[in-house]
Amino acid sequence: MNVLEKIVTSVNNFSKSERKVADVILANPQTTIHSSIAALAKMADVSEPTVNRFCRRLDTKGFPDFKLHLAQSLANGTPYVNRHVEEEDGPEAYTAKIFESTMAALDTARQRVDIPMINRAVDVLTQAKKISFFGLGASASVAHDAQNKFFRFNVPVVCFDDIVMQRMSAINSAEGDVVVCISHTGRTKNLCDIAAIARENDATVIGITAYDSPLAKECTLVLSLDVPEDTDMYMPMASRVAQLVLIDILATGFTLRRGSKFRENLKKVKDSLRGSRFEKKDFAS
Amino acid sequence: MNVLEKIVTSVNNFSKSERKVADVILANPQTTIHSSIAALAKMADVSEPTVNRFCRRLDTKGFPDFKLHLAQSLANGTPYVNRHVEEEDGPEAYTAKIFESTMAALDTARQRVDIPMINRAVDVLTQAKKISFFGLGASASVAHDAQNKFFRFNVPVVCFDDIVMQRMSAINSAEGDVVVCISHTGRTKNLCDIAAIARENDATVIGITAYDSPLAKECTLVLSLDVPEDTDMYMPMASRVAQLVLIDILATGFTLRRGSKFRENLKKVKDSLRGSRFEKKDFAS
DNA sequence: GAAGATCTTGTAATTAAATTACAGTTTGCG
DNA sequence: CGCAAACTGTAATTTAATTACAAGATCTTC
Repeated sequence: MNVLEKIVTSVNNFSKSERKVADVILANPQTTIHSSIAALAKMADVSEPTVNRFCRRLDTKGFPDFKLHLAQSLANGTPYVNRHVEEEDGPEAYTAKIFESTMAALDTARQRVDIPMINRAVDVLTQAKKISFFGLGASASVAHDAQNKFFRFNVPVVCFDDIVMQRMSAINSAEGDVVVCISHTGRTKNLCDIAAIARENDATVIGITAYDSPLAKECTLVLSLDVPEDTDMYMPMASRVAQLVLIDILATGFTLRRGSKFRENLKKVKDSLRGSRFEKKDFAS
Repeated sequence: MNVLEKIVTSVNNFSKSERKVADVILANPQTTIHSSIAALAKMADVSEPTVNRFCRRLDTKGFPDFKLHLAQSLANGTPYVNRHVEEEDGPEAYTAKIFESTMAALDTARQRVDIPMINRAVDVLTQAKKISFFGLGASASVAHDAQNKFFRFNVPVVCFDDIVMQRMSAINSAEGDVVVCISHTGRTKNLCDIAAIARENDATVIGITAYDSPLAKECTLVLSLDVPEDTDMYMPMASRVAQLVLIDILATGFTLRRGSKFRENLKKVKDSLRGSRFEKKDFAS
């Protein structure tokens, strides 16, 4: 774990003097890494050995080692903060902020994602007779993307962003079919219904949605992402990117599971597109 | 600049002994940050002052300061490397790799993105009479997503993933209309045609595509992302995520440009969805 | 509520690490 | 070939960090 986070979480285990040290470090982390133990001790108004003990308590070898860890946390943490776009931001500012907060979201997603669950989802998908991707609104494009990916695997895959079609498809599903329902909040009533119907018809339902949501309750298997979304803008941004990456992961797991022979198929699909494209050499000449 | 990169680039300015030091550090950077100057000097088979001089040459205050910089470079670099998925990777491995390489791609995209061009694109979009998003294959889902976003702004927006519809729409476009063509490679013939047709009909054409591609040539304005794509898998993954983030940026720029009054509209759109959802409180009870 | 025990904190001594000063050696150039 | 500049190492010095120990605070138990 990040040293900075560690300081914050274990603030209760500190003694009075150690807390003084923690406060000073948290207030000026950048200064800390360029200070000597004496300077820091003075700033925190404690003795040098106290600072040293503080470092040891955080499982570092001593002050120099602590500074190293702190420097790494700082390097990692700085570009990852979830910064909000402000009214007066110029193009540089909001561009940087959106990139950074998306990256931050992916980072948290990476840390929180349930890998055994991904593995189970891949299991289920590889054995599916038919795969259906359902999403509404912003999640519809994620469903489309998933269809596009899995279509290349030469497995029966469908995708609907229309409630009626989704409903019909769900009713017609059978054992061995896999239905993937995508919704960030997991509170879209229609999609919950679809999941329930699919399950009643013995399909396996994978939910890419918030853990503990109504939709999650209807699913056989839930892949939760738990990305902190910037709700100020009223648009799902980072969450949907995380969903796409999750689709990438499932697709990758799928190909790996199917083995190398199967992957030749992918190349065939790609080659088949060639006719509709300008070749690189054509264009260069 | 990153210290590690700095070592690599300035390797020619080093003396013989200093190069020995550089080699050892580059070979075991992680070990270096936990070594004393004496240990490192021994490893490189040079004297301690030589190591110190080496550090100074890299614009650091001395060995401890150098270690700090190195630690930061390492922290920044490690999660950002573009790691390829291997045949024998398990779920943890490929999940981590895909997250990391996606983040790495976003990072390069962030660095390379042309901000004045984004600003011009936002200009054009805010003044558009009608906005059309066109994409084919994997880029179609990006176009859908863009439609979903801009639709909330209460501006006329359409999206087609069908060549015929795209063509008709392009033919019917007029001055003041904006057509956004999305393609990672920029070599899809059909889409190039669409761009050309739209331009002939006085529409402004924004290309979200590779700089220097056939499609780019047909556009009024090109937003290039230049994300290094892992072509081994034959699937656009990171590039498409970067495209989505770019859409987010354009949408954000759009709302900011329109001002706060306009943003109340967004809230209205969001509130209108409420009826179709389970409320949080409903579910909790 | 007081005595013992434990935990916390600081002072001073020690040790370890890094830096500087200086001198010997090598290398390049006229 | 010889001078000068740059490179490198040894040894001394300085600086920083750690340890050992003792004094003080806090907590427990009778």
